[in-house]
Amino acid sequence: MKRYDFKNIEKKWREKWLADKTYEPDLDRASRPFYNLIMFPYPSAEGLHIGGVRTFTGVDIYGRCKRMQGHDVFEPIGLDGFGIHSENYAIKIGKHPKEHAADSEKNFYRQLSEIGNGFAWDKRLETYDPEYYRFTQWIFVQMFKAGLAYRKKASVNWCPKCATVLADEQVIAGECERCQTQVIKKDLEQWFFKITNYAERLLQGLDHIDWSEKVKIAQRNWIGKSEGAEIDFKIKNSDRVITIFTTRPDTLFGATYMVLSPEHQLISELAKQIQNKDEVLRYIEASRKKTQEERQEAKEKTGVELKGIKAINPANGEEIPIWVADYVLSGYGTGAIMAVPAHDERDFEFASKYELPAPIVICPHWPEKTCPILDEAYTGEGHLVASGKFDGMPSEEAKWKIAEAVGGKRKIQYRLRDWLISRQRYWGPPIPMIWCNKCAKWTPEREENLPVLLPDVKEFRPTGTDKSPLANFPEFYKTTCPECGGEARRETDVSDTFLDSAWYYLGYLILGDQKSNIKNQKNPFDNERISRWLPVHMYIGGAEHSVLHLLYVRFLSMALHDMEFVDFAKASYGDPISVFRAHGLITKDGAKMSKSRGNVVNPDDYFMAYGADAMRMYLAFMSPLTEDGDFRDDGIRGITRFLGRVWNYYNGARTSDVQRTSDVHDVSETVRLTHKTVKKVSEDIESLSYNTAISALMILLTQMEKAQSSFADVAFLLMLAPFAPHITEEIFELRGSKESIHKAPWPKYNPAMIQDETFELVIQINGKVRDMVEAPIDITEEAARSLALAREKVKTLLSGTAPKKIIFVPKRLINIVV
RNA sequence: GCCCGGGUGGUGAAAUUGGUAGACACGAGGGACUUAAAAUCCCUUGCCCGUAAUAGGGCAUGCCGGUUCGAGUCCGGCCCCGGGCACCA
Repeated sequence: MKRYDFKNIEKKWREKWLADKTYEPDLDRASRPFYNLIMFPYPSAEGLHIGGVRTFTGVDIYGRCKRMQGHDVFEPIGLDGFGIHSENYAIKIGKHPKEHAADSEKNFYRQLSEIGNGFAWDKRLETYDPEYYRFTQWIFVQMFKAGLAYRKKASVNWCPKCATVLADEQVIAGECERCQTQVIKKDLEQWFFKITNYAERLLQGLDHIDWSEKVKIAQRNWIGKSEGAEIDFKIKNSDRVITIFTTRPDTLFGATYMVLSPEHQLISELAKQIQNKDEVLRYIEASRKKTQEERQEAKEKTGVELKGIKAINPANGEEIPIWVADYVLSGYGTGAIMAVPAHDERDFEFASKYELPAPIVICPHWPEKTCPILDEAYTGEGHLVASGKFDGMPSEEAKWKIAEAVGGKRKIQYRLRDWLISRQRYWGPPIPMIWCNKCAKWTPEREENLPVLLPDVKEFRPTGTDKSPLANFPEFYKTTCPECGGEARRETDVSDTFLDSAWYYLGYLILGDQKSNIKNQKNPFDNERISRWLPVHMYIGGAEHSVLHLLYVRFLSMALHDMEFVDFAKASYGDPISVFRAHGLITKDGAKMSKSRGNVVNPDDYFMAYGADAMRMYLAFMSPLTEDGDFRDDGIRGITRFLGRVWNYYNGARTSDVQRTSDVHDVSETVRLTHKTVKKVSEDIESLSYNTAISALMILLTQMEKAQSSFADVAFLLMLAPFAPHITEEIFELRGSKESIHKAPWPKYNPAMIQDETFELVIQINGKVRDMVEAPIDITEEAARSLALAREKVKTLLSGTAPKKIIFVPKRLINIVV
């Protein structure tokens, strides 16, 4: 018996699938479309990460099963190779990003083909392809026209190492998402996308999509909705007011001072009246220089009182001081707060330090007891005290009553901020906007002129200034105004890489399509096709993108929807992805993979040594796809042994039945087990529990080796096909099939066949297992009782004691309580 | 600090959602085949007591309590590990 030659056989089938276009559905005619989407990788020269391989093959197992179940599965692949991550990598290895893209593209597509996925290769795309970013730019233009792209000067996140601004979502614990450098704040004029317009839709939509709960929670927290009121505080001897946002208007009587954020414009407006102006300006300057980390490290709050001006508490008419302090953020609410030390932890800390009064206005046990002396803020609910006519009112009720009484407006506030789109980098799509001095405004490049090509330049490295490297190339930025024809200047920043990936699932459907031509029509999206395939049926990817890609992709889809370019998702409020599952992460021998540990798994070595089928199965067998897994070289052996047994079984060398002649199993038992296995494997694949599906297949194979059954032979092979597509295809062909196994119908089970006739009745005494006996599946309680009590062992143990109680659980156990 | 996950043999992990804890594998030990090795196959394998015995018994799912005839699963308190958010008023 020749051993299974995976190298040649796997290669043979991959070539045949490609030639036969086995995995290329007809996008315009598919009758049961199933969009099986994988987060496309960004290519580094290191190649695919083993975690990526696990995800890709895991998604493919699901897709192959769906295909066999009769769906037209569309499983496209591409490369997210534009953007700062790829550019940084290119710089690191001393290559031009374009050159690096070409190299890594080749390497990635090789690896991606070797894993044996049923990719729709004809539809592959790369975000740095001008044909692709033509649309990225076109989308920017539409966003601008719809008022969703705008420029503003703001205090923004700046990464000194990457020399570019970053979106809030790309700042992780005060550090740059890409290079872990401390991010600082800079005041710059930048392009933003108005994602805040969609805060409520993004929040509501979460209730209508089937996504991993942890991603939904992360998005809810990020959007950060809170309900409260905006209340004006008058400034004494001034016609100006300070507007604050609070979620606790019920504590208004306890507001003993106010705080403005250092960036608050009122400070300069009131400058004349501030007696300690120099001190205030010094404080503002100092806090601006702090990095995020310094702001956090300096746990102790600081601030300076604006001497010479006072605000009036609208509830009780008292004059209260105004402070400036950097614990109040300019980007949230109105950038100003009323401070209620007794009922807010931060205000309490600040007030304690600067000896400001902290009167209690919410009492937790009114009226039974007096209010406690506080050694920390009380932030819970209670009844009002020291609040004039509101005394005794429950705080929840007083919220809106007090807000109303002082003319406050109900207000819903979101933590979410607008998406900063500009990047001062080279390797990205130039933002297609033109500034004309004469017209004194920004105008988008004409759509028929898109793409604005990224010029091929040698000096692509970040400049370290506020400008992109493209600002050094007059031949790039010098242009004419699309409106007046006069001299004008192009925007030299490029757009955020997350804009590239926010629409790629649409790209797979429209790119290279005759009808999708932005030169000739208003709407390049072929809605017939798009509506056929969207929303995406299954999307699997990393939870690390919860508030990055996964938020942006929803936002952009909603925006395109509202602009009436796409109409696929009326039912889902514009949400583009019906089902999302977050996969787990892979460790090696119990530790996180890292170069310094030297435990990085290079997929190429393993695919070479064991073949794609074995690797796919091992990665699937490790743990459920949605959970973390631990990669161990030892573990692969079990799978290669299993595949060897499969090969031998179908080639007439039933490995172990000779030795197991003592076991006499009849065919019907094998058939029954097969029906059960079909049910289990089908369900397990649906829930991405591939590990238990494979375990069931192993058990079935062992049974098949003991007793033959042609029914089991076929069903087993079909069920194994999604996991091990090559070997099953080869066996299928050897058995005389002309069609691909991957288009064969998924086996069905007969519910009548999975019903057992008997079961092991567990006999417990006081909850402890004491005996077991085979019993008919439908045994009555009466019968089970007498059966159990008649057992010798039970009699001995009871030794005449009468049972107090007997609990019978059908198909499971009987528990005798004494 | 807050919000999510998670903690089960030497290892990766199962457990029909309150009903036989450890399926399926890996590793280890023993055996068969072989001149030998590899490969393959068979047996054993949670811990402890105990037996001539694969008789019997006890303890075990991070820790401490509770509910229940019965708890890995539910409740309360605590300890670790991983991830996310972090002065959001």
